[in-house]
Amino acid sequence: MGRWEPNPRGRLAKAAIELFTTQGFDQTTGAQIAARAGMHERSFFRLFPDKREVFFHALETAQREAVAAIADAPEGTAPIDAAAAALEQRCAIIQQHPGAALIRHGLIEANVELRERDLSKHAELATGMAEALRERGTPEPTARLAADTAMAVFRIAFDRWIGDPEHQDLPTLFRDGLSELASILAHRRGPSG
Amino acid sequence: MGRWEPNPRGRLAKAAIELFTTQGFDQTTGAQIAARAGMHERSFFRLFPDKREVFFHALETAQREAVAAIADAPEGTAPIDAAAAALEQRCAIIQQHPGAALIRHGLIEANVELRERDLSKHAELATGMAEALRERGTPEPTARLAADTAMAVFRIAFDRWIGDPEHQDLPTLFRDGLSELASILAHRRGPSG
DNA sequence: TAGCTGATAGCAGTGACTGCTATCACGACT
DNA sequence: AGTCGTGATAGCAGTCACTGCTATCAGCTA
Repeated sequence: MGRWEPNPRGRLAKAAIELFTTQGFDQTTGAQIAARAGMHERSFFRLFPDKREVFFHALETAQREAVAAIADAPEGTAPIDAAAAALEQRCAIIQQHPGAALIRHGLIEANVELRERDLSKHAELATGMAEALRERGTPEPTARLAADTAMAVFRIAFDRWIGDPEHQDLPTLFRDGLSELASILAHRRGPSG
Repeated sequence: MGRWEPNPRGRLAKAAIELFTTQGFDQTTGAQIAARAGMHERSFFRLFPDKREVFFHALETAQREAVAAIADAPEGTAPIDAAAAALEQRCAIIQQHPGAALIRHGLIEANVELRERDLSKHAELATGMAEALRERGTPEPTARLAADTAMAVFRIAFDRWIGDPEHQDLPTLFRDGLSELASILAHRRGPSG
């Protein structure tokens, strides 16, 4: 039963999120997820390397979009602007589903393993963005500095936004964060001291 | 045997690093680490929450030192300068033992679990630094922006340094990274576009 | 000597994850 | 229609990280 039905990874991800949301991450076993999607535990672990990964299934396309946004940025765009534009676009998408973001965030906050994997995913995204910048001709360490910084500002903006998603604008928080950071760095003691 | 001997966590950490270095992280079991330190597997998992954590035992003091450095910074120091000084001090300490840094880095690179925990530890350090800045009166989001940015620049500087530790100066790489980032942000399109 | 306290040993269990093998669905070929 | 190759799935058995529980021990105190 359930054999050869389409989109097995998507079905598993859907089943997993449902179970995580209702029972919690720890209380959900790989076998339960597989059973809910109509397949065997062994198949689950073949399609996803581990139980954490299925939680971040939707991020796969997001990562591709961000990298594509950088690759498609107009020629001559400054690295930091290309990276910022990619994440600002992501801000807008996230803001369209505040409820989903809240559930996701709640699960991540409640579980250390998910929090670690979340960090890892963001690091991966930053690495991908840096790579995309490098392919546009941005040299190191500029590429990584721009990508990692944009990512850090994004994380901070998101954490503030998720505290009150209905009354704040995520893209604005992100832009303001970048401006604030520019000001912070402009007023440092400087390389001479 | 081995019961009541002093510094059980330190002994376990020493045994663990030795085994990780010779056999690899995956090939080393909790029972092996405990046995080498002269105790029972159960005691190992009471003293360390998991197998990854023992690898980062030495970082505990480093974290305290960085936070203390921020707290002890001269009054009136800009947040980014306080954070940068704390990490620059850490750069100098790391550079004193390039061999140890190389071994550590090799193990982290070779193992996904360790890489994730490493990210987590750095995030923890950034959080601690932001907290220390806040206690000095730095408001949000400035505190987190300064701490996370300094941390990101530190990571990039470290990754470059570890590629050739004998012919590069880590504190210099870190300072140059900060300058470069300031320049990158100064030349962005700006908040108006 | 007896009793208290905190740390350790030891057992038994859960669940994530893996290697191996048998089996199945589907298309290609005859 | 029958056969065969291919890739995906089921199912079993095993390892190991990690946990709860209980018995036991070292050292201190009365």
